[in-house]
Amino acid sequence: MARSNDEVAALFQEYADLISLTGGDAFRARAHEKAARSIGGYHADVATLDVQGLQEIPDVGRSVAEKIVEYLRDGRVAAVEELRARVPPGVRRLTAVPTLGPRKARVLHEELGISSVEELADAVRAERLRDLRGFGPKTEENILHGIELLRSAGDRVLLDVAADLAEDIVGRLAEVSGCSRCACAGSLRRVRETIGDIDVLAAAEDSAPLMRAFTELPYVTEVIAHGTTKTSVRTTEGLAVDLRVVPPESWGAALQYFTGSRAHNIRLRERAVHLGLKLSEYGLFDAETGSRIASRTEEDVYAGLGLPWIPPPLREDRGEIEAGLAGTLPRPVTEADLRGDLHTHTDLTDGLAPLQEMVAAAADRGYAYYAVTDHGPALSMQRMTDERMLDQRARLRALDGRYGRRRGGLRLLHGAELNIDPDGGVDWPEDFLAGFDLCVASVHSHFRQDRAALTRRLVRACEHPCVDIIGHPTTRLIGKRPGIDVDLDAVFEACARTGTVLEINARPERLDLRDEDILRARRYGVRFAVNSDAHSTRHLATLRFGIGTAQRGWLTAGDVVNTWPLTRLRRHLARGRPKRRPDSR
DNA sequence: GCCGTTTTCGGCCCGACTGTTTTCAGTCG
Repeated sequence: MARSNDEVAALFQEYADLISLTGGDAFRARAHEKAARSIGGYHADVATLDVQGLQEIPDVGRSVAEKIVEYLRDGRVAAVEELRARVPPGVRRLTAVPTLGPRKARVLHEELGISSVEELADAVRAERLRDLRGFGPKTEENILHGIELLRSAGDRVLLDVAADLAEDIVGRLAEVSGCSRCACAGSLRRVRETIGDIDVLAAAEDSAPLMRAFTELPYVTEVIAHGTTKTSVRTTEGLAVDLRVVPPESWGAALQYFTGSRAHNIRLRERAVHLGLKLSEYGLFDAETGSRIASRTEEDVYAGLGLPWIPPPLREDRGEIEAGLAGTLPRPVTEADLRGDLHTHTDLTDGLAPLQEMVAAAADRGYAYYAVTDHGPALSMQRMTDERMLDQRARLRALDGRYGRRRGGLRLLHGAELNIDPDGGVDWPEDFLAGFDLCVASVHSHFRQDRAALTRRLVRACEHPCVDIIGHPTTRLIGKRPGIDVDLDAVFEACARTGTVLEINARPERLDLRDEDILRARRYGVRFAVNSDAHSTRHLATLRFGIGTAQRGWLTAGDVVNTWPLTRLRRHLARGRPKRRPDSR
């Protein structure tokens, strides 16, 4: 379940929103927002800190520290409750509609009494927004479009939210007496990018103790269905969770069945029928005699169908069964294959942790190498200068090889995340860029250029001799912003031609490239990098979601450059680059 | 509400874009 830090961060983010929505001081709102972000990214658990220790967290002063203590002690904060009483929860939800911020939401609530997304949609259609100052026909259009985007995300949650909850549930249920196995199945096990409901599977002779423990979980708010083989609940976050309990001898068949996907299972059952067998969640049986052929492990079930075990992220009926039969199933890249992270930030730009903390955390993860890639000066929200970047490089060189248990220590690469401007140009002239070990280049604005312009823009970036990796290539934000309208095939072709690597950005709200695009890109012979884009030490671990996405794209370790040894990686980065000038560090 | 080689008050990232205005407010990154 969420750490105290995440809970507290969510609380202050809500408080900040409520301050804005009630017309409070904008700087006060911003201060709480900064505190929330800082707390969320802080390495130590706030529950272990006192008021003084809490104030060590950047952007946390006396007032916030005391509120944290109040929250951890009472489970509530009076100041937050006071504002909650004034703003219906639906009003806060309005700001989730893209292009609708706190000021407009406040006007809608105060002038028209709108307090939910549904009421907003009705009001727009009834043309009730027309008379409001600052609301024109284009605003109406944007709001309707935003609502549509919001709805297309549905009630699904991002992977990290679902994974945290599911792992907590599995951990607790595994402790229940009589439970022999427990694991999550469903789309979470297949690492789909969003999760609609969580499927948990357990094996036990007697299901009653598990079902009881499940309904008594602290964050369960509603029991939707309660039986001996299946129980469904809803959690405080509105997520539906199903628990199914099967006899231990059916474990493998049940895990296979409940992992899906539906399309994959249909294909398997068809194959079973073809072989004179019958496949269900209880096992693989002889269709005539009904005798059990396999059910204890997934491997047994697949073997009974003449197939190798298929990794869950591949189970989408996208050719995995044919590949399994032909013996050409790829061995997907795993987290253990990764030797480093090639896109990360520090507090030099918009990261939360100083260089040394990020490096130490990377070393703890056992990496062989690690790249620091803060933003260049083109992003106006940053304050980057040549001097600050070179100073960071000197500090990074001093830390090179000094961390980690590996021989030679953790090797550090100095990089930058460049901004791809509307014409496809990037920050800094070539001679300055040549001083970096690697450059990530990404689109951060002007998302609405037409397809031709966007395609030219990305292809030009690929062709730049110093651009090694295209960061979050489509810039989509799941449920918030669609990807840019770009001819990806042209980009893939350019990447393959120039050796430019495509990023699989592992942040749960991005997962960019996404699996379908990866499947296409790999046909062009493109290489990939699975990167965390970490802005705090805690983000480093999100790499697992990027790996899941890479697996869904059928990538092997060889396709992913940050599984390569450093010498091979360096050789690849050096291709086509201008020679460094002798004076560049 | 936080912070400090502008330090206990007076700033707070800031520029681009969009849409609604006719000089600016809101949103976003």
